[in-house]
This record gives sequence, C-alpha cells and structure tokens, in this order.
Amino acid sequence: MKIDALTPEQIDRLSGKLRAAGLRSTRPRLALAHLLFGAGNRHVTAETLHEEARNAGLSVSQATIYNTLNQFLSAGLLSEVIVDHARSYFDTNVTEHHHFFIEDEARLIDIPLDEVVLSTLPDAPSGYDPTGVDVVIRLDRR
Amino acid sequence: MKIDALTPEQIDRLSGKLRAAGLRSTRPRLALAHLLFGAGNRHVTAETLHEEARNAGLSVSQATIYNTLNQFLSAGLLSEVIVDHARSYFDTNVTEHHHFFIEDEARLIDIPLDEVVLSTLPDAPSGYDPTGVDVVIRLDRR
DNA sequence: TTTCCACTTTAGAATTGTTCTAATTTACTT
DNA sequence: AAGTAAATTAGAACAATTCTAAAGTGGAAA
Repeated sequence: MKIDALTPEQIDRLSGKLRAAGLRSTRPRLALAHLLFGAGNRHVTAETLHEEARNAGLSVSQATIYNTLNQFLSAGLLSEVIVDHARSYFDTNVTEHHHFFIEDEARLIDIPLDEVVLSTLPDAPSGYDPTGVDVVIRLDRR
Repeated sequence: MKIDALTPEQIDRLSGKLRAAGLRSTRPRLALAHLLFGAGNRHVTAETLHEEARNAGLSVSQATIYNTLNQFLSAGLLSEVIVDHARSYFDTNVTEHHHFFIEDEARLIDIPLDEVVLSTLPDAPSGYDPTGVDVVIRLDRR
C-alpha cells in the first residue's frame, strides 16, 4: 500500500476528495483515505486503522491517525458511532427505557418506553440474538 | 449524610436491598445506596457520585465508588447508559443510518435507515432541539 | 462474644484511549 | 528557489477506569 501502489487515477480521485473537504493532499492522508474509502463502507477505530496502515507498509504516527480521523470527521467524510463508554452513566431506573442526551450538558433524561414505538425492526444477522435496543435522541439547546 | 443520619427504617430497607442483591451491607454501600436510591430515579457518573458523597461528609475512595457502582450494576440495581465514547468508531458511511453492535466482537454492522421505523417519538423538552436519533441494536452470539 | 476468614475498602500505581506540545518536515504560493 | 502556513512526529500529558497489595470489617461459627 505504498503510495506508489496507487494509480494516478486513484490519487486524483482521493486528492479531489481531500481538496473538496478543504484538506491538503498529503501522503499520509492519501494513504489513509485510500484505506478508508477504497473499498465500500468501513468501520475502523484509531487502533485498527493504525494497524492496517502498518500492515500496508505505511509508517504513520498514532497522532497522525487521530488527527486524520478527526479531520475527516470534521470535514464530514466520516461519522462517529457511539456504542462504547468512556464515562459511564449509571441509572437507578433499571426498567427498560430510552434517553434524551443533552450533549453540551452531558445530561440524560429518561424517555418512558411507550413514548418510542419502533414499528419496523430488522432481523438480527443469522447466528446472533438481539439483546436490547437503545434509542438515544440527542438534543442541543435551541 | 453520615450513616447515623439514616433512620433504622432506612437502614433496614437499604440493607435488605443489598442483601437481596447478594451484597454485604457495609457502611460505604449503605451510604451510597441511600444517595442513589433515596429519592427517585437518578443519573450519576462515578465522578458526580463521588463528589456528592464528599459533599455529604462521607469519605469514600474513588476505587470504592467504581467498585460499588459496578457491583450494583452487576446486581441489577443499576443499569448503564452508553452515550459517550471511549473508543470511537469511525464509519465511512456518512448517510444517516443505525447499527447492530456485536458486544463480544466490538463490531458494528450498518442498518439501512429504512429498516428501522420509529412511528412514535416524544417531543423534545422545551428549549431543546433534537439533533439526531441513534438506534443501536445489541447482539450476542446465539 | 470472641475468633476467624472471606469479603471490603483503600491509596496509589497501572492501563487505555485520546489529546497536547514543541520541534521537524512538507506542501503550496510567489 | 524561498518563504510560510500547515502537517507530521515522538513522546509527554491527560482523563476515565481498573488493578494491586495491604489493612480493615462483617458476620458465621465456635
């Protein structure tokens, strides 16, 4: 995955994507963009992308991985999914329910179960059982 | 919030709750249980509970806060809400969609937007605007 | 009611994921 | 080709959480 492994067409396409996002087209960004956008939709963590980059013979620092992912995120080239916890919120309400999450106050408000009705849900992939459905409605101060 | 500030009735009730959960009734647990379960449903973080405990004149170590919250969690006295991130998952799919989350593999699978239909949603609290709805369906290997 | 031992608590070190810092390198403008 | 603003880097710093090893405590059993 050396940058020379990319065809001029690939480089043009990725460069254009970076430019369009207001980012300079640099070697690490091109290589990471190729890994990220070269083959269908992906889910990566900083760690998995870093390892993938190393496996591809690309030497990028951890800081660059984080910088790049955050820049791509800000630029709208990536979105973030939150399913793991840094800060854990412990709730004395142990019944099933959902939540509003006020981002700038880092505050939760319960939503009673019956106020969210999921009329259509996908089947779980075969070999897996659903163990729960979490609905989080994010809020910003108006 | 010294433990002596609790009436014998309160102590009995909380002790019973701890016992029923298979936990010894100790002074720190009683005091924290009183803070947590003494007045309606709560949302706390380790940090906010620790501060609350200190404000109540109760000296408990940080480790005890974490231990106790996790024990209460395991015992089903508390549930956990995940809305913040430790490990961030970056997704090349920037269109709106939902996710399966396979807990033991820490792996995400996209759910196209149209496969989840929310037929009823609550109004946002006044003063706030909803900025997004995240649905996460957790999966375990069968 | 004392003894004892498994369970708790503790302070502080360790770990993990992420961000910051300050110095070096690189990309683009002129 | 030179200048400068931006990018990259290694490593330090940071924040949330867990671990460790030692000291303390609850409650069962004698």
